[in-house]
Amino acid sequence: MQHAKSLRPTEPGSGVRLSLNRQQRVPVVPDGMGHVYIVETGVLMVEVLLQTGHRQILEILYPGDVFLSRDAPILPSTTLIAASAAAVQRLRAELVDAMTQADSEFGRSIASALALRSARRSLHLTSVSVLSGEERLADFLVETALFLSKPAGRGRSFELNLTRQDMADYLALNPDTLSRMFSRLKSSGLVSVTRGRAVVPDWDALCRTSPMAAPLTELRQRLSVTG
Amino acid sequence: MQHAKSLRPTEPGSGVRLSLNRQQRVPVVPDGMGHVYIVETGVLMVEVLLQTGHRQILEILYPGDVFLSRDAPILPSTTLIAASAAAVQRLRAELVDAMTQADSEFGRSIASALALRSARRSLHLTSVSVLSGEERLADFLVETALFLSKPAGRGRSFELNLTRQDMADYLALNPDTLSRMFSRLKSSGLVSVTRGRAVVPDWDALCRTSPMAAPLTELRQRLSVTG
DNA sequence: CGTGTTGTTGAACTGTCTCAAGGACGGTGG
DNA sequence: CCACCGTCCTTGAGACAGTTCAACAACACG
Repeated sequence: MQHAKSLRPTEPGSGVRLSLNRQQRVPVVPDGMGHVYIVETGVLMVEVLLQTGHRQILEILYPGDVFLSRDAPILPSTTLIAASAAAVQRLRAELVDAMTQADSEFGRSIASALALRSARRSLHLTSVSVLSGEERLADFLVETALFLSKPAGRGRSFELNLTRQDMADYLALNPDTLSRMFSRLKSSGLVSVTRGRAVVPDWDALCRTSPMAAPLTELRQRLSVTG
Repeated sequence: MQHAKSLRPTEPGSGVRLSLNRQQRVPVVPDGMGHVYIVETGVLMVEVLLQTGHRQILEILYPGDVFLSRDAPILPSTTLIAASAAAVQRLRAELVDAMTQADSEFGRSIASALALRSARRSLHLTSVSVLSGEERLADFLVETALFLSKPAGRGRSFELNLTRQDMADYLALNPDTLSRMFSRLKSSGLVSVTRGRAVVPDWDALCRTSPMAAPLTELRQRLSVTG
């Protein structure tokens, strides 16, 4: 992806490139000024665990996304999990500052990526807070499709990298309920899922059931333009 | 508050100081690189409205908090609302960049405030997603108390600036349910509320009912130390 | 001291969760 | 290639938390 490429540091050896297998976990530990993670390929989840045993997927990161370990909640359990095979650049925050001094364009693209991610987090909170389960699922499908696929005629098709449990923990539902909603969505013909790949025959129809479709689309477009 | 003071720009006239009355609204409109809002006194809410008519309070801002208009969701309806009388410094983002160049300490305190706010947002999402209504309310009370009061003996007392509707829209509950939960909390003796002022006689007891109490406390301490 | 707004409470309803059983799939070893 | 296993997914029936609606109480303001 073009956007990810423009964020790649020019000097080799200035950071670490992490190649992650599916389900591989990277603990996010506070460490001085912290680290900057830049997603190059693949899909990551940001997980927190509560003392109560509850698990929450805070957000999903796509290629081009930038994650700061400093932003992580204080909970000691914040972890990045690769939902698919993924490549991530990890840089020390001081280094990113220095690179920004040298190349203001670089700093601007980092800031832009962070702003868009922040906006996406707000949309997700809103989706989870005020919408019904089915609407949240539709929002999730729209989000995933926007970041992982291109329009193909009237429809779209894309990988569903998350397990039911992951999606449930992201959407604040339980896996059983989520499964039921998937079944309803399938029987209504809006999506079909085979071997982890989702096919949406009529994109506009899906968007009509997703209250966040419009802002998510707008946001996705800004990412491509800005990056 | 000490932290807010250190964020105040040195040159006068370099930004606008907004003095807001209770319930006064400030639309957040995208505008070039955007604006930086620094809360000096009072409590603000960040509101979004959906086409569906739903309303969501995304987060609550306290003195010392920094808000970037760029981070706002793309929804055209993002608004800052003063929950109490408030004073807010508004600066153009370019200006903040320039000030950061001149005074790296200033930039660091902005970045620190943003990181802590981001962590708070994650905690709020988690609270709303996985916890019961009563736990969310306890979390909200702990958050408010931490930011608006100091320990007084074994307890704390602080202003509840938000209306029931505001709290409900923040906690993803409806006002009726929230009122019931307040009643239960009152009859259990954990809090008492008179004329918008909450009194918590036993702070530790409240914290025991709030799953987020520990991370919120940790976060609050970092704000005072860093600022 | 009305009048409008905001908060409280009850009773019925509904969406989501829980628990438990069964089914589909993917890998492994015979 | 098939039988086996574990894991993930699906589905039903019952329970429960939270919502809805409506009536009433408390409060703030002129």
